[in-house]
Amino acid sequence: MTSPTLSDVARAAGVSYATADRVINNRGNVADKSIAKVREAVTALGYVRNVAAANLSRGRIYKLAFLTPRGSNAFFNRIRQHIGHAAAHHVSERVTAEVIEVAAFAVEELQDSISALLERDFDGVAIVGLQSAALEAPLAELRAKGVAVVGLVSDLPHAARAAYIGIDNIAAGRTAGRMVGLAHGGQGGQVQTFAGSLDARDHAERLAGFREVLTADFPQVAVLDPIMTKDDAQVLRAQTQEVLTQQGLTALYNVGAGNSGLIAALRGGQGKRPFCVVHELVAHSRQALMARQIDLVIDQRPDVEINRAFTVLRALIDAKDLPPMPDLVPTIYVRDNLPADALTDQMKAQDT
Amino acid sequence: MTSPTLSDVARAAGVSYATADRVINNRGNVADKSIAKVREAVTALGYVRNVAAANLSRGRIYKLAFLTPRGSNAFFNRIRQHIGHAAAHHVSERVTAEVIEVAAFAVEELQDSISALLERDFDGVAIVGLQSAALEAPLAELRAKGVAVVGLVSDLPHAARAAYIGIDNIAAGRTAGRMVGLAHGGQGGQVQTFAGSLDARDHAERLAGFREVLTADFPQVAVLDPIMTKDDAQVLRAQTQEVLTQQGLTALYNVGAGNSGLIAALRGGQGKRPFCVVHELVAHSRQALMARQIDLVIDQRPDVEINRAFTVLRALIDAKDLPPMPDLVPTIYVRDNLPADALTDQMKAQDT
DNA sequence: GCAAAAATGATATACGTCTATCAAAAATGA
DNA sequence: TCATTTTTGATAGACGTATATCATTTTTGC
Repeated sequence: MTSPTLSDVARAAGVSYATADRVINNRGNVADKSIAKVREAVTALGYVRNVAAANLSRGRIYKLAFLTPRGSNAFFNRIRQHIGHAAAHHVSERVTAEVIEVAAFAVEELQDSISALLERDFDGVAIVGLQSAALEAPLAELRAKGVAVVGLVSDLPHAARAAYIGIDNIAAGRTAGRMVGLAHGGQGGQVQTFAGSLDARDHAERLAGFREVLTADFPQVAVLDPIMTKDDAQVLRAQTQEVLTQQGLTALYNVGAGNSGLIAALRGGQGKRPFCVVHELVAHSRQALMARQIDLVIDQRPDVEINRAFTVLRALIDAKDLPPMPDLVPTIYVRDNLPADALTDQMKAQDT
Repeated sequence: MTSPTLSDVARAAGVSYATADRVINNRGNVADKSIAKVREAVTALGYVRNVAAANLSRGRIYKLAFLTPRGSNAFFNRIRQHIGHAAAHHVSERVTAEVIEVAAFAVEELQDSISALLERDFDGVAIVGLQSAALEAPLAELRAKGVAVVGLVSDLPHAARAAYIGIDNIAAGRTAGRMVGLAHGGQGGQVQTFAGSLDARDHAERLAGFREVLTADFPQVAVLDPIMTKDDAQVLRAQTQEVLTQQGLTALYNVGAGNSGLIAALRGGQGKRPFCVVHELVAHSRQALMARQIDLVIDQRPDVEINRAFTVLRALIDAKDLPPMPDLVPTIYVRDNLPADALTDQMKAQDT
């Protein structure tokens, strides 16, 4: 019942171990005939290389890097923390992960950080990216060196990365739109939207998806133009307070960050409040959900994404195919299906 | 930069390799003083056992078994298929998984199957279980033999398993209730519920959760007593058709299976239909969502659960702690956040 | 202080792969 | 045919751990 080794394959193929090895690790200088014989034996015996033994022999250590935005944003805190946790549990598989912080949304600094990666010999890099063409050159260099590159949470230029691990933001916006539409129960209404900046691609995409659904399927619900907040909680608070005085407002949707401000404003209000949808489950959005200050959180489950980043990077580095993993989709949280996530609970409610 | 080996630890502790080994693998016959010295050296050097080398040396193969209900139920088909996929991708880590099918909901046969496992030397077993005390004895025997046992999708008696990998069905019902409530947009209404059988613990729990939320938070929405369907699509179809003729019905909720019948009945109807919520995303519920025949699917993501079962079983077998994994929660699907899941698409819409 | 028991050290083999080396055999070219 | 190149075979050491054996040292109980 013990699985066949490369020696077994060699014997079955009628060649020496050395030749079988040459084929398996395509070292060249092998006759086509021998290659064929070995390949046949491999499939006949169902040989699978013992990765443990291989890595042991190679003394391989997977060096990974995660480039994430700096700053005290609750969402990115959550991300960095989870990377640390996950990394700690990967040491036993000889995987090391280093978190490198970069100023948020600063193309130039990100560019520099990517170039700096060239000096360190990482095997794989996950980058919370920006879709700026300026990143293409340094990323191409990195990949030319054989480094596996994936976009995480926020995508990179498509050609510059091997994979994107994150949700489809149009779908996220559509989902929010669907929920807001449903919550009107066939009645009319007005939704006030908020966004950090429409230069941020994900914000624009979410808003577009949101509009799409409401326009098409819930025409009786009007979508007001977004208020720009720079993801600043102060701004959100002030704007929300003002907006709440309006008549006929039935829903609020913030595609960006700064939710602590929005929540603070809602906490102040009395009477029936509009239906509220925000993004990303962090300590304060969770609390607000429990306290019935908001109704819905659309989350991208960054922890799942990070776990996946580890898996995908390893697969890319070893050039093997990916294990079956379900698609990443925007997750809808209400107060009844919240994860008992220790991490989220521990996090202090900092600015978002 | 290379990580310390056990020899390094031994040297640092001032003991022989053999003694260090005795401590690490607690083989006994070691003086407390030596144990302490080795432990110190371990933390001082940050020694982590190289699992690859260890497993290589042991020639360890993890033999896992999955006990799942037999039959052509779409949900369980999906489960079995995913187990196969996942297993194929685990061979390179020397993990084998065997699917053993058992008649659905038959305590006695399940009991026999568990006893039969005793003869085969599995390292770990995941069981789609039943909460019957009759299972306690055979499970206890199994665990006494050192086999790791987890409940999957549907729990086992608590004392009889090391972990339960599945969602909280009360939470699932609450989530459905919340969504139905929200969809009424403050207006009143009547929800017709359907269940396979209230003997099935998960059905009862979902229904209870559903009622809880509507009673507490949406008192203007009345919950009608469940129609029993035996999870039979034929029954569901007939009952749904009848129910649809009633005046004032604003929502339908099926906690169990047999959705293809419910969907068929809805397809026939015209005009405004009630708000419809069902469980488990399979080919036909997905199609119905896309075709706007239903509004919401609450899914437990069995594929995620299965991946987790592999991870948890391995951790249990090796007696190491679990990697950080986000909680399993009931997932809400609308037509806008569906996964592009090849598996689901491929599945033929069979009976559920 | 002596015998018995407990603890330790030294060491060898095995796991399956990678990598390298050197000699031998086969194929190729002129 | 002979020299050259290509292909093959044989083999050995290394990776870090598990496991076993046997001899030696230390501790324990009386």
